[in-house]
Amino acid sequence: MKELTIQQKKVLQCIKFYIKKTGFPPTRADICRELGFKSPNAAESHLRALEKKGYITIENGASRGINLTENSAEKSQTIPVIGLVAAGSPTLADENIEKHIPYQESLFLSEFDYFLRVKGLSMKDAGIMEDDLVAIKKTSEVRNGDIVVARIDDEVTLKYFQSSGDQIKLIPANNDFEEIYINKETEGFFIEGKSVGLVREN
Amino acid sequence: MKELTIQQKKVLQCIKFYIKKTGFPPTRADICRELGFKSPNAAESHLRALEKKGYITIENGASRGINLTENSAEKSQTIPVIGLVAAGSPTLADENIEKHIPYQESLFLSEFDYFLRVKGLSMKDAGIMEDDLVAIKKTSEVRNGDIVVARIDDEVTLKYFQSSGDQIKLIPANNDFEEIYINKETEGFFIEGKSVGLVREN
DNA sequence: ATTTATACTGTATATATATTCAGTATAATT
DNA sequence: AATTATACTGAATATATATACAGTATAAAT
Repeated sequence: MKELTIQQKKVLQCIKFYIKKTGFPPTRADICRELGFKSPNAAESHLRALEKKGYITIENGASRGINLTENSAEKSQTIPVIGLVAAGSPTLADENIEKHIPYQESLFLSEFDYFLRVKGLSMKDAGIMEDDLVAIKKTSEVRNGDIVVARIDDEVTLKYFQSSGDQIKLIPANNDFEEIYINKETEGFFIEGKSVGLVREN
Repeated sequence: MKELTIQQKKVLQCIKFYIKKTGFPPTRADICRELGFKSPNAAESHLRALEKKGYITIENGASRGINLTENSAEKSQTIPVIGLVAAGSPTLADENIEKHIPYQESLFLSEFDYFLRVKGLSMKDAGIMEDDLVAIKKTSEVRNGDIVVARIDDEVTLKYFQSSGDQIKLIPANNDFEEIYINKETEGFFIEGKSVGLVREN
């Protein structure tokens, strides 16, 4: 699979987003509107580059005749799987995405945004094991007892959330690990989201 | 959800098929070609009927502006969820089926037949908690270390499998529970299947 | 009895859309 | 040094497409 340029990636993302939003692919004009191009030929030439590199096919003459190929997929809704790496936040940036897996609407009771691949056993007693996929909903609205994805500077961690007054405790579900205390002086602390489900492949 | 007429069903199927095949929705002319209509207005009026009944939305003025609504989305295969009850085997008999949930082809690496709703904490240390759904593949071919669904008379249990010579051990993943020993004299023993995955809804 | 829904044919047309052509400019490759 | 790829603007146009309008006919609902 040939590498894409930054602009080509943007166009591909734009197509995926448009399909997700509307159910059908964008026109050249739609792409221009979304990405700020002033000429339809800007979109056209990017599309032809994406076609040449095998990320899409284009049915000539057909309106909106763009078809995402298997490897660029996302035809049916898919959910990204993101590795829980110590350095680097679990954003949806391409370089952090391990793979995509098909998403089933009603698999969990709550909507979610991505799967987090668990590393380590800090939540063992909560039944969350190494390599499990935890379904994460991106939100900062969390309650005591929720299992949250917290970021402290560049470190990302999965822990129980417990706040009382000004202090927040991040509690592991494993006696071998220490609790983490957060207060208003702590810098670079951020709640990425919370766990709403779990999938284990074995 | 309002009932569809036979023709409307055909048109809806046609749209789904077209999207699956090409990646984008059909035009009025495409529908006519597929279904043998001679006037684009035939397709148009069916589309408006489908819109009115809530199966699709139509973006006015846009080419191929058809979007399947959630409830018209392809009913994917469903998998039964079976309660792990002490008395009664986890067969696929209707009375044992708790509910059906949508099945995703590649959710797990291996095929499976049903989800078993876990009761109790006998497999706690394997990260299998109360109310988890364990994906079970029906088979009697199991290996040492597999997590199996075993039946002893009317009792069904989820345990690690360990065989050596004539003897089989069913080992819990929780010190509060006892190992179960099976030998050739044991009657009513049967391996229902083995765990190939896990889903937790919370 | 009248309206509304279904189920089309057939024609017409405004406009939505793909696509080509003519440029400009920079960076990478051969 | 010449070619190719990237990254666009801007204008032009053939045609793909949605959609309205005029009919015909049957069945269902009010």
